Amino acid sequence: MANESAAQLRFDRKAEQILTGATQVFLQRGYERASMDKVAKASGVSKQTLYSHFADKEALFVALVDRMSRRRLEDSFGSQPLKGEPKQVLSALARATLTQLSADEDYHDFVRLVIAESKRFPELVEKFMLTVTRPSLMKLSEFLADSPELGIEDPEATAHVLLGAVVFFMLTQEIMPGKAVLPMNADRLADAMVALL
Amino acid sequence: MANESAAQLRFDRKAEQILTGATQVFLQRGYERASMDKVAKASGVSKQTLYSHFADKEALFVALVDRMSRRRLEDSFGSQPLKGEPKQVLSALARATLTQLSADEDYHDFVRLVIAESKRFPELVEKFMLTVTRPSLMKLSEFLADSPELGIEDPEATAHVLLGAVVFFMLTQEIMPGKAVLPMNADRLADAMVALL
DNA sequence: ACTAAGCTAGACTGTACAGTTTGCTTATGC
DNA sequence: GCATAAGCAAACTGTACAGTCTAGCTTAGT
Repeated sequence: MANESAAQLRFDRKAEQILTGATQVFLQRGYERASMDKVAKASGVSKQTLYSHFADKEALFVALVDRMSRRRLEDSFGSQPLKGEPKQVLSALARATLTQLSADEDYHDFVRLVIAESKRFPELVEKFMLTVTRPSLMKLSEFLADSPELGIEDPEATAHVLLGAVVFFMLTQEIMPGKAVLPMNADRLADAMVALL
Repeated sequence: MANESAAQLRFDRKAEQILTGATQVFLQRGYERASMDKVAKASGVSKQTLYSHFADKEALFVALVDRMSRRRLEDSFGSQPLKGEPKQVLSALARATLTQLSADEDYHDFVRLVIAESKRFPELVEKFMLTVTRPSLMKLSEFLADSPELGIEDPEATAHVLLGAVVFFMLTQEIMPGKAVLPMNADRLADAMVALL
């Protein structure tokens, strides 16, 4: 038992090492242009080992997106519940989220990749949405529902509007990226969002 | 001169024919998986002709995105200026836009493609944003600015919020597509948007 | 020390593809 | 009707890549 779990540990570490290297390559180059040779090199592992841990390129990709989604969940929104004066809280949340998302280049690449391959790997989109998008939406929606002084009739739809604004910002400014062409400022956006409430 | 322009016309029609076929293939399969053989077949044209009209795959792709963006501009928002009771107008506009965008599968594929290749072809993103996104944003922003009864302090940022909500809806429901996982209804979204104003 | 499992580098196979070339067939303009 | 340009199908070249295979090395448990 003890040796089995030690071996398992070594195995898992290798898998982790591969995923780390693979993530670099896939985020940088996209699915089609990421070659298994490059992945092997980037993770410091032989091709043989690569294939002994992941059946093929697709399986590696699926595992990779899975891992990234779970990581993202941990980061997003922090885990402490929201409380305080609603507009204050939402303003702070908007600002924090916008700043954090804007800075995280890996995340831009990741979202771009998930969108790009969404048609070929619909099950990945599902995982991503359930793991990353849904919790944010739920948390926001619950907070809006619990803040009757905002007088919001449909908290769920309103959460879509607010999160939509944030995602659109990230999409146009960083992911696509059109900063140069359609500049917008995170603080102005946050103010406009809060002003609407 | 007359013969020159006749020849030019034939040439342009061929180019158009190629672009039509190429669009099908690229939208369906994405850039990397679209092969020039498939494009030739889909447009009913020999490979030779293909290459006599477009220097290489990249040039074809650029021309294709250019064409699609210009087309999209014509459709988007109609061209008549917005007028009437602001909330009424915005509600109708939101509904119309959401319905129209939701139905247009080619457009979803197109947006997915532009996002997917945005890192490799940043100049395309610029063209897309200037041709498609910017006019919508401007029109909306101007209307908000001209509707003082809404009491909007920063019309431009607010336009980002509203368009963001629409784009996020299209992204999550159709482009990615997470309808199954995060269902939202266009009318509810439109109501929530208008309720915020 | 010995052995078994996992590892390594690198060669190899088959396929897909961008772009080119060849040799032949149409249209068009005069 | 004839010359010119455009078009066609199909074969070809070179490259990149997924996935496999070989032969030798490292290391952990005994």
